[in-house]
Amino acid sequence: MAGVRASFGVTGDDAWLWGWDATPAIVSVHADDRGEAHIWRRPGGGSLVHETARFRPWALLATLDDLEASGVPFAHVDNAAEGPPVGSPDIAVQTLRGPGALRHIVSATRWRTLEAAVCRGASQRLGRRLTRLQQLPPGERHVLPPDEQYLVATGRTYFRDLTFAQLHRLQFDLETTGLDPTQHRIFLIAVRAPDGRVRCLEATGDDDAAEVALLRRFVKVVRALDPDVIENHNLHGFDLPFVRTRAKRLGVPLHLGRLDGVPLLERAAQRGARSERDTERRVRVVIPGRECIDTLDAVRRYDFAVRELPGHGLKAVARHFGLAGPDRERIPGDRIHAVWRTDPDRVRRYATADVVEVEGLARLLGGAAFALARMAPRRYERLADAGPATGVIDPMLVRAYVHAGHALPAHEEGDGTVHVGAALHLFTAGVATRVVKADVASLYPSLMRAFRIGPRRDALGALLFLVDRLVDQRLDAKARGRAAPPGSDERFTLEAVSAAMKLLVNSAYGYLAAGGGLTRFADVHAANEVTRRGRETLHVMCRELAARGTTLVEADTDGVFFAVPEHWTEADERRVVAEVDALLPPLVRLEFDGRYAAMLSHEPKNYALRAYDGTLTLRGVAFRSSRAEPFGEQFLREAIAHLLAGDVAAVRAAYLRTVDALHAGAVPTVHVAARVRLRKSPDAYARVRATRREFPYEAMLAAGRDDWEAWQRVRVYRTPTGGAVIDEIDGDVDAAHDPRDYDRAYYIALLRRTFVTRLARAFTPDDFARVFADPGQLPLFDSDLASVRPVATAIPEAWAALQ
DNA sequence: TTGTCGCGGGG
DNA sequence: GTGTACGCGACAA
Repeated sequence: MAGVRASFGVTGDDAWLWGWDATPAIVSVHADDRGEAHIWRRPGGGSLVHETARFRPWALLATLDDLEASGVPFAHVDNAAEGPPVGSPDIAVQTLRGPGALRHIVSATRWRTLEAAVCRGASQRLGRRLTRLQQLPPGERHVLPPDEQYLVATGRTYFRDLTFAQLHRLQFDLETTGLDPTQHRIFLIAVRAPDGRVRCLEATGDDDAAEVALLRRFVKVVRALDPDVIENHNLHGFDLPFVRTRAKRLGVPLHLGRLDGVPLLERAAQRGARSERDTERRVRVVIPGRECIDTLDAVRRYDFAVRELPGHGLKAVARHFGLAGPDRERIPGDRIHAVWRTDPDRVRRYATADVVEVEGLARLLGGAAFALARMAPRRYERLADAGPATGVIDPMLVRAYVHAGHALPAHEEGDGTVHVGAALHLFTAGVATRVVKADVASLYPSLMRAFRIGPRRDALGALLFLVDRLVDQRLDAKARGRAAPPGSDERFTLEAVSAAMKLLVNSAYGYLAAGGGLTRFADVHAANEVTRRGRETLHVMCRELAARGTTLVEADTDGVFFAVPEHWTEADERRVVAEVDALLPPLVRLEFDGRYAAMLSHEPKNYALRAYDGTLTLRGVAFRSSRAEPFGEQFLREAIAHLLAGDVAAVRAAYLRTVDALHAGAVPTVHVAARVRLRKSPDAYARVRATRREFPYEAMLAAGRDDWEAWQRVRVYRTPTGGAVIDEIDGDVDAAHDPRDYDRAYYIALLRRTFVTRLARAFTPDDFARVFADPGQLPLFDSDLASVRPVATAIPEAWAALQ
């Protein structure tokens, strides 16, 4: 199944990583059941080239019994991609080497031919009528979508020799009268052209005719600009399904793609919108010839690793990354249409900001998917929303096996062995000073490489091979990226490649551990061996660090926090890390990751760090949570800063100040309010109100508001008589609205109950009671606090386990 | 109370 | 035409 074999730079085993066909600058692929592939290329970033090619649709089968039983003739060949010799039957079979169950590549001129033949035989064998190959038992077939059949068979990938900047990318954003395309209309579409120009297409009225005209213009504009990529935030969850439904209802043909006469198509996608036909199915819209990229996917993929975004909405993310200008127009979602009627310019500015920010966001976070598309045999848009293990590594392994002429194992359920994860130890709770963090970068892939732990059924050793190559090539890409001029295309590309490779390397273990037969080569025993070695490594790190005079605080998976003696210098700290590093297996490198003046260790994975320059870092749900009332978070930050600076009197002062401020109503209203999302409509809540009252809705009603929309986000807070509400615009509130009518006693109690308690580990029970005694209680003098010192408490079980 | 499901986003 | 996780709230049992 070699297809066009390499006669160019990419040869040999690198084919497993990069494919083997050097065709440059593919920007989109569309293939169909009839064996026709359309390839759009943009060589050198210049003008677009549209090529068509024939390919033989193919599938992997475990048995030829069905084909034989069907009576349909077929020929054995050496290469199913090339097909049978002249005069032979249309159906060709290439039999693969090795122990895997899926050992026959069956191909034909058209998909229907091979599907019909196999299904005829299989229907007899299984005693039920089969019409689709997918109806065969899962272990007996592997069927790819046509685009992927084409890419695997040819060894082609997207974007060879092309930079991200050379892609023609268009962003569009709908403004609608509401969220439901069966009830609401589109009245404006902002379009940002690949050259950066933005225009707003607008409906000239609020009837069908005006919307029809708008949709027609939109189609015309997109076709004229002819972008390779279409981007927006929640493109697949909102804009594309919305525009499709509107077009259907209004009878407007939506020929947005590059193939004349081919309308929008669908593909199954776990995170797609519900299909209109079958609400069980989730689908995403496909525009043949263009790649539809949703920046929400990129944001989720980013935050999955980093966990620092306040939310995943466009406005919040754009602000977080500094993509939003200071005068960014903001309008609450449910007011956009009303504003449009009175101040259309405002809506134009708003929509324009949206597409401009989406462009920036796509560039900022889209590099990894772009680079993945150069490696894996899938469409760019699919790689942008795929999970790295099942969505990227698995297809690469399938391509490697097929290319090597090796049979693939079928998916296999585990044998019931449970997967055991990483180690997590809390050695010390409370306040520690002179703290060092040391960790092993990429612990699991390093262990896989060091001890050659790979899937048992991976006869070719392809996964370990890929990890080895990815680690090497990533180091190379990183180094070259650093050498490239800042801001250059080359640097962007190399950094993107490096990011993509890191993603893959770190997913290799997840690939092994994926349960329930998720990945083809999943192997719980191998995964357990990786985590066992990981726990062992962590144990060695802890034991050896402790043996060198440090005090362990917390150890988690691949990293350790430990405190060092008073007189140690940074050089001493680095020395012990290096000493322990020398005891670890080859390829497993313990690195010095940071040093801190003090640490509050609350619970596993919940701690605060004070750097030597005073910078405070809070980690874990105990210290940061989107739902927490801001006054409480502010108090915690302040109190912990003083605590870690060793100033207990200031901790008490912060407490007293907060209590006083609440008592006097000096805390701004918005600082006591919690963010909530109203999911129930007023009617829906009215129906359940008798049986169960929920505070946010009660607050709305108490405020005399019974007209909210489901999904609306508001801030709510307690008043002495019930609740009250503050409106939110893209995560912000109107600062001028500040009635200070909150229930002061309630919030003082809340301060104690949920925030002060998070400092309990820092003191002995007596001292804790002293530091946080009620202001109105016994008079308390500074001298009472002078003797109070933050404490650290050893957790005996954790230390005992070290032996 | 406990377990399961679905959400996160878009106007 | 498969398949991310994590924490949380809603709902059913």
